[in-house]
Amino acid sequence: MDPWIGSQPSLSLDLHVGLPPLGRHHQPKPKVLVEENFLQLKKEPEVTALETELQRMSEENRRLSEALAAVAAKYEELRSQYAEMAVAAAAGNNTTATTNPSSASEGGSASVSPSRKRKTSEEIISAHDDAAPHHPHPHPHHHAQPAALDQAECTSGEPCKRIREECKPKVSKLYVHADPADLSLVVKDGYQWRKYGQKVTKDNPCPRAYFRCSFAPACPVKKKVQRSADDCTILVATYEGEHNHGQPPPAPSSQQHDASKNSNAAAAKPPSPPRPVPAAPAPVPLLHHNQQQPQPQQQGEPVAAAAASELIRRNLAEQMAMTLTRDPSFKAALVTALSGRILELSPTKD
DNA sequence: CGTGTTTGACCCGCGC
DNA sequence: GCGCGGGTCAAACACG
Repeated sequence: MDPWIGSQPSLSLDLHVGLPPLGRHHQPKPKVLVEENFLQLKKEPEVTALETELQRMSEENRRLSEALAAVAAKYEELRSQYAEMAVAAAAGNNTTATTNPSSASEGGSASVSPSRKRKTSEEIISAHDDAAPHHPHPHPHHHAQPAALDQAECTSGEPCKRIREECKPKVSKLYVHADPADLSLVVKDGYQWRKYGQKVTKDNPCPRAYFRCSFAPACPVKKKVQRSADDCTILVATYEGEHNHGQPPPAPSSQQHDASKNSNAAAAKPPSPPRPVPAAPAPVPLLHHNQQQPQPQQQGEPVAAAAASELIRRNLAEQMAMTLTRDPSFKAALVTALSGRILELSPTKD
């Protein structure tokens, strides 16, 4: 901070932003408070101008405070809304589970039938016969799932292929530097993943691991992790879809340790039932190459999907604002900026 | 015993 | 139609 600032009498007008003076008490000069009688005694034009400026800044300060309060309130409101949405989504999925248990674990993300594996042709036929009357809408409350749409469209005779292309989930890639000695395919991104498969692909000798988000039961997000064919120290994580929940709170280090000890490809287990609201900023991907494809997210409810996306963005922004307002150093910086602005605009500056 | 990982088998889309 | 290859399933297994 500019030492000159602290020595300026004009700055003695406390802005009352809730921060102790930053080392101003060390100043040898005594504080000169601007008082009413002082202003009355020296009603010079510059004093008047200063007074006006002070009032303006005070007003601005008040507005900023109000804005911050509004942001905080909005954040809380959205947080509760988000919690409700998560609960509703979980409830919707649970009701599905009662009618079609095996599809619950799928999260609606994949299958045409509850049990794809070892499905006989008879089962296929019966499944098709049963499909319409039994589960006309596998996920009534949830954002429409691509697979559900596929199924619906396929049974109605539409070309599944095109729909599937249109309903492709958002895909993004994350490159993470990893220890080559560490054979695990763990990418710590703040979410909890459950590995459901591993495969050696043709173009890469390193196996590819398949993960599903295990934080929320109905979360459609999938992740593929594979070492780069060129550089084995680089882990390439490919994310498909969008989380329908907030980021889980960062797990305690002991948990992380246990999990990684438990399995080389395991993500941390949730210490408690999942909370839908992010309690703290989660780790942010290092290199995130978003290749979001221009696709209507879910054709059933495009508006709702867009709104959800917008909600996520707003939530993020407000979370940032909240974090900033809670940060004393940010307040200090704000005070500094405001003070500097006052002095800049002050005509008495000499 | 519950939960998560491993891994071989299966499904299915795509190119020929 | 056939084969290939990526993606997924689910039984077996491991671990706390």
